[in-house]
Amino acid sequence: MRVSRTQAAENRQAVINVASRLFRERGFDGIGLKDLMKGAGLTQGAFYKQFASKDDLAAQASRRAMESATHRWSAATAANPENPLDAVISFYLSMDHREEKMDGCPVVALGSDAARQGADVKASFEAGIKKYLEMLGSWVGEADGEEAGGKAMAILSTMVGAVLLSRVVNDPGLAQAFLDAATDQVREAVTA
Amino acid sequence: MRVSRTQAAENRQAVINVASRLFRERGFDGIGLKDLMKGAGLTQGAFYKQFASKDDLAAQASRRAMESATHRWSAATAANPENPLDAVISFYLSMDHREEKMDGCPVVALGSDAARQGADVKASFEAGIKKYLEMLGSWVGEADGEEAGGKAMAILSTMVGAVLLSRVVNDPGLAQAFLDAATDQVREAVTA
DNA sequence: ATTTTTAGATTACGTTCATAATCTATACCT
DNA sequence: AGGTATAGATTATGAACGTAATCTAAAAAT
Repeated sequence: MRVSRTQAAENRQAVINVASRLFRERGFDGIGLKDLMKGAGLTQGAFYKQFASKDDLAAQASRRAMESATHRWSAATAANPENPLDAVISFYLSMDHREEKMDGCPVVALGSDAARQGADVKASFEAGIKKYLEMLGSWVGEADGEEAGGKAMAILSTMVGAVLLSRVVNDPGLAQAFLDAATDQVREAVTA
Repeated sequence: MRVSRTQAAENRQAVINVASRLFRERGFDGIGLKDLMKGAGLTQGAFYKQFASKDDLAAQASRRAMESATHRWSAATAANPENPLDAVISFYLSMDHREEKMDGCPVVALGSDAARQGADVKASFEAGIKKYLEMLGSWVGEADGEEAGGKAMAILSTMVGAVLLSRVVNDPGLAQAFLDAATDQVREAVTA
């Protein structure tokens, strides 16, 4: 049955939100359209009225996931404006974040998958990554421009790599050690 | 038709080798057993005579992939024993490595996927990662034990994260910038 | 008020998936 | 030499996949 324009728009957003979480939890290939739509309270038949293809949804869900991630960074820094970098790394480089695949950083949860996707998915990631870099760059050192940009990229690389590695190993102690080592390294890099 | 014991063993190794490359290129869920076996010159019917399940192969292929990666690190350092760390980062943090998904570092190519896999796959990765850390630890600073361990973990995190980020973005210039920034950061970290 | 449009449900398509039973030829064992 | 075990090919299974046509009821346009 038909549904109002605004209801349809809400449903569309619900699908994107659900997909942004389920893709992170199971991978782009790890969940089908049927379960994706069911997660939003709809059937798979409604899918192609809203999206051109699964790849199309993947690109939109990736964008949404990155937006929610950068929003989380903003929220953390708003709660501790004195030291925004510390606010971010204290949750990003934590065991909680390691466990929290569905709501955690999309680059960690889907980076390897995204590298195999098309340009649209990568563009979604790229936009979010640039936002990460903007924020990091504004907190790092006094130098603007290229220097701050490089430092920000190095710090982001360390953070992403540490959480990824912490998730790939079984040993929780080793996982914690990766997060701790990255925390130290980031703190040193910012004062250098 | 039956085949000699040694031939069967060779076939088994061929399947693992092919899988270690195709999984990296397409992801664990991105390639089916039929194509996997065809890559080794066999049919899918032969699969369950050699492996218990796809997960079983994933664990063995992951181990093989990590072995081939650590072997590559060894080869690079053997070619430049004066500065083994430089030898490694000059290929690891390169655009060539960014492009070379099938033969590149399994942590980058499959890390997000591996985080969703069972304990066996993770154990394969963990073993390879420990080998990485051993090598890095032996090259880093003079301090042994905990300090070198932490430095090695931070460096590995930066390297893995940088290549992952370089693959996720479309812009080759940004990709290169991530690799360059990580190179600088690693060089600084090792002298600190 | 009538007509037209359309979001979502139902159903269907053809393919691919992981897993498995059966068959066959030959390597291995006695 | 004769019998048995088995690697791989062939074929089958039932489910899940992405995509799409059809149907239906209600929203939007006239």
